[in-house]
Amino acid sequence: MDIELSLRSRQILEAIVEDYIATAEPVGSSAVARRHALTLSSATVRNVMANLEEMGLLTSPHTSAGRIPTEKAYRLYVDSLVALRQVSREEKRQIISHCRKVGVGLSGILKETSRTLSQLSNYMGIVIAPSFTADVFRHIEFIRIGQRKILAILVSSKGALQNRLIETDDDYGSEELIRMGNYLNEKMQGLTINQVREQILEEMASEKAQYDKLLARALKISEQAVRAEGEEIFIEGQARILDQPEFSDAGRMKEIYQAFEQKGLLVQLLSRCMKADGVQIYIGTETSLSQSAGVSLITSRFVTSSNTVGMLGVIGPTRMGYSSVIPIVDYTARMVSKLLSEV
Amino acid sequence: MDIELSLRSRQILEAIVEDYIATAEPVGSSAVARRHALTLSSATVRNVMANLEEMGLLTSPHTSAGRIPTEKAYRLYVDSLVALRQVSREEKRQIISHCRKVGVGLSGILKETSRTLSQLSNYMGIVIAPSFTADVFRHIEFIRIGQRKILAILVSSKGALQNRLIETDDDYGSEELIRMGNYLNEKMQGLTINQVREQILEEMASEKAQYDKLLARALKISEQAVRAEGEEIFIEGQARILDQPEFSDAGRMKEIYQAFEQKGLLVQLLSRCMKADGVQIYIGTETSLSQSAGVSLITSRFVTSSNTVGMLGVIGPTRMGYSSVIPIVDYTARMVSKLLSEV
DNA sequence: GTTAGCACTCTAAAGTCGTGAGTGCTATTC
DNA sequence: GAATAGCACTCACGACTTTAGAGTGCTAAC
Repeated sequence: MDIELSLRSRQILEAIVEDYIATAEPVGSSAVARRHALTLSSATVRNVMANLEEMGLLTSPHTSAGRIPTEKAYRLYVDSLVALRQVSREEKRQIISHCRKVGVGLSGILKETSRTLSQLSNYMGIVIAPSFTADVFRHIEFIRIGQRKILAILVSSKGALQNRLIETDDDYGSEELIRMGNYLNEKMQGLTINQVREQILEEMASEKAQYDKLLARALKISEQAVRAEGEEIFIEGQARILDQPEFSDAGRMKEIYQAFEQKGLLVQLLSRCMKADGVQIYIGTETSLSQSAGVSLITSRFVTSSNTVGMLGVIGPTRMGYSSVIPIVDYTARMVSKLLSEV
Repeated sequence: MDIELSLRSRQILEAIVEDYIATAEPVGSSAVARRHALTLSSATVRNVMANLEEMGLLTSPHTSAGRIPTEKAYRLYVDSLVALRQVSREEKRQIISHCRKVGVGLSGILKETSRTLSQLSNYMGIVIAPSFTADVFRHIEFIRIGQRKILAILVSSKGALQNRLIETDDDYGSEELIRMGNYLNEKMQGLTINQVREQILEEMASEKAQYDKLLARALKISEQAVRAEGEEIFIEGQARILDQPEFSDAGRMKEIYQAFEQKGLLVQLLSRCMKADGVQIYIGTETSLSQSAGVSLITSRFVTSSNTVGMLGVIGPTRMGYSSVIPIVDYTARMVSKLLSEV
């Protein structure tokens, strides 16, 4: 690795990164020498900067401009970030008060959270609702609550509940529903809810279902009960990104927005984040969002009372205020977890 | 009114509007004379254009550029649009096939619709889910479906149904729930669902509820049952608007996005549209979205099987291809209505 | 190893200028 | 009197040049 950096080199790199984060402009040797109280002349700094460039940590847009940190530099910077700015009291207050503004149901809370993240960070806030379908299936129950209306209650092994109201084409009797439940409970033990659904779809296509009308009816309802709801994603503060000078031209912006419209991409990216605990940071191409867009992503998991896992975070330019955003994301995730487990 | 226009003036105005819609550039007198097969010299056209400018139908960005239609001109143009381009077979096919892609539930369909609108029009598609709370309350019923779980079924006078699952802090008995239902059904007759909610909130605050614990319990659940779900809005194709040359600079774009983020504004605007039947068109400041943003809105209502009303449409620049978008919106609204009433 | 000095490079901003599209006015034609 | 041809005038836009200044790399001195 490239941790082969002298103390001084690291300090200078840090100074450059921070300067660039603050100003969005290439930073020159004399600027570093001045700002950075270390009594060094610009010439010395220049030498060091030349080294750093050789190591792939800096680039210059052209000969007579200052230098810009590369992704590698951000990575190094973030990894060595020791002094994380604490979440200020005011910010804590805001996060908590926003959390309290319990919207309507889970979606409401999460949307509000997304907005809070955006407001505090000044970048985009993003929240993904806890997904249920990756959990292991434990139990399902169908309740007839009216003509052609069935309530399905699905329980995962982690104890998470999901209720779904199903409207059917024809009527199902209570006993039939109980039988259906028993059938599934017996047969699907140990599979994840996703797998259960696949299994059902398979059976629906099988020969047996063609002839056994009763079975076909049962499968039809069951499939609806375990069907995945589209992952809910809440992105707020999209306008804020326009404040960033690097996105002020239409071409780049368009790229970003388009990337977001295919939410599939995001989901894929973010499901990665769900696996690990704590705050996760993806810089530039590490996000695999769009090679050129130059966005970074800071995320963390949160959990609900039923142990399902969701994801929240902030999307901003690579040149993002990591030191302040990281603790915000961290704290918010904790608060949301707490809030959701209380309920 | 300004319908005091000679045939020729109107033809020229129309030519200018269409040219400008096509090219986004100021159109000059000679361009009109050429394009517009009418055998007129540019000089004559110039005279007419000078008149139109005086009447507030055209402006010139500067002395030696062509002229641009004002909002007033668009209005006139749209109002006098006789020859609406028909929806092509291909477009019909797309609309229908998208409709068939029934997503998960109502939200799924509407989201898909929004996307379709965006794709066909090349502007932004927008759909607002049918709102329920403006309907007149007819009947409510609470069903106990488990410990601390109650299903509320709400029926409006138009026959629309809304089911809501309520999780409570403590347990409610079946008889208590029936009594609660009867109480509300008797007392709230004739009010809209919105009013019912207000009424309940009022009673909750009243002295009586302070002392009558049973009543307080009842009101608490009832309130949840009739609470409005945040209006669901689906906006798709936000990236597309970046294709429009007039929005290529960051400032204007930001305005637009910000306007959309306060969905409240949109809802307000769009609830106006719901009142009237057929396609509605709002041009520029008529949208009251943001004075300067220069966006237009073409909308139409759709209805569900239960007679609740939703809204769909297209948002684009004032310089929008009205003649092709209007029929698309119209046709889509019809199709969605049809689809939703079949189900 | 550090620093001062200096020549060199290259961009961004400011100025210059010609071009051409488009206008408004007037004299002329039908 | 409406339509047109002609013409002088205006003004943004693009191409080009110039200038200023920020920043670099190198070398020689400390």
